[in-house]
Amino acid sequence: MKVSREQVAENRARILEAAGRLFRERGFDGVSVAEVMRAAGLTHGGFYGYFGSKDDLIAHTLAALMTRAPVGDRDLATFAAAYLAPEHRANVAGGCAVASLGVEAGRATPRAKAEMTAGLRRQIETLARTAPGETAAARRENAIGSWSAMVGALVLARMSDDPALSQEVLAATRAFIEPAGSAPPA
Amino acid sequence: MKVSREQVAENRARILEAAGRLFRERGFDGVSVAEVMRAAGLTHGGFYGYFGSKDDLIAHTLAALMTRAPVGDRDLATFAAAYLAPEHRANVAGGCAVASLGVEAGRATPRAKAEMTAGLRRQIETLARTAPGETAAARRENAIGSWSAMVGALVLARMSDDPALSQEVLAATRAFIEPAGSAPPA
DNA sequence: TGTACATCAGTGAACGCGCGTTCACTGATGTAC
DNA sequence: TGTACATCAGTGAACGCGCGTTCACTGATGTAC
Repeated sequence: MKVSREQVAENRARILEAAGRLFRERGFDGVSVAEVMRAAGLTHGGFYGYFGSKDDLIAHTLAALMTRAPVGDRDLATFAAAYLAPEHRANVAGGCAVASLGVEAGRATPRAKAEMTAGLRRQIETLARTAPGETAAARRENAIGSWSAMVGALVLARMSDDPALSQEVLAATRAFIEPAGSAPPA
Repeated sequence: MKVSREQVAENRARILEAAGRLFRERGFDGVSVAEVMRAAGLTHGGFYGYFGSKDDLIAHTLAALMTRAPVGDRDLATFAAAYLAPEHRANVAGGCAVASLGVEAGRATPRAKAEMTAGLRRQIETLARTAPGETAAARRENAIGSWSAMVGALVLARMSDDPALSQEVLAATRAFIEPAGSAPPA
């Protein structure tokens, strides 16, 4: 049964949206093509009309996830507070793709790595705009260091089975980021 | 063909060693039981004489990887310099288990998460001993923030397909960690 | 110390299963007149 | 605008494959005498 052009566009968007959530939650290897299609309301056979392979879907999903403006116009401290909040830790399926898929993407196809690299570059540039620092170089350095700490803290917090320790990692990292480079009130 | 008791002990150690390297390199899902056994110089059928299941092997491997003293007696800055060195970035199979398996372990069995949590606790305590800070609480906070930044930076650096950007992430994160909490020369 | 035999670590074929992928078919869509 | 038909998105059975796991068998080890 053929389907309208609008329906095709909507189905493609639904497949990418389902893949984005499922992959972040369980990893590329933990989700089958059939599961993604089921979550999108379709059957697995139709998949190859949309994407050439599972690897192709992975690359397109990462591109979509990494393009969504991650920071917006908030400043670095505000962004860090939201990033290191318990709500983000709990929201794996809707949260940061770097923290949930970065390691696996590093082992995946060159296309997957390229999408992550492009996203990393954009993220650094965005954070550098509002990072503390006298010079552009200092702001960029603070942006990179802060971003590393945020990603690492989220990985550690999600890895821990002790809620208190998990919470401490988020809070301590948030405090660790804040004073760095912020000039003391003169 | 039966084998001597010493040979059994050595084989078990070889299995764990091979699993530690292969898992860090390709993840739990990227390595089969048969591959681990082959790397240990055995055939796959003998595996279940040593471990109850693949999940059991994963838990024992993580316990072994996380127990090896990761910091030793060096101070935090020296440790961070070694952790954020290009050699460590390149040495996935022999490098930090948190950076290569932390995310996947977070999705794995409760036992796997428990091993990672215990390792995280030890790592924080060890780093806190040599972290800068006036009070024990400040030292612990710096230890956690620094450790988050190290793990995150290694994930980002390995994820990037651009060697220059990858190098910049390591260097900037190292610089980001150093001044934090270190009192300016009065 | 030497011998006879029970033990059991290791082998490799086999299992059931879920995976990514293919394909013949179906029937609604959208175009040509 | 209405009709006839070519297109093609979606379906579901089927494929080959590699996986984790099981098991009957083998033969060196280590124990009992």
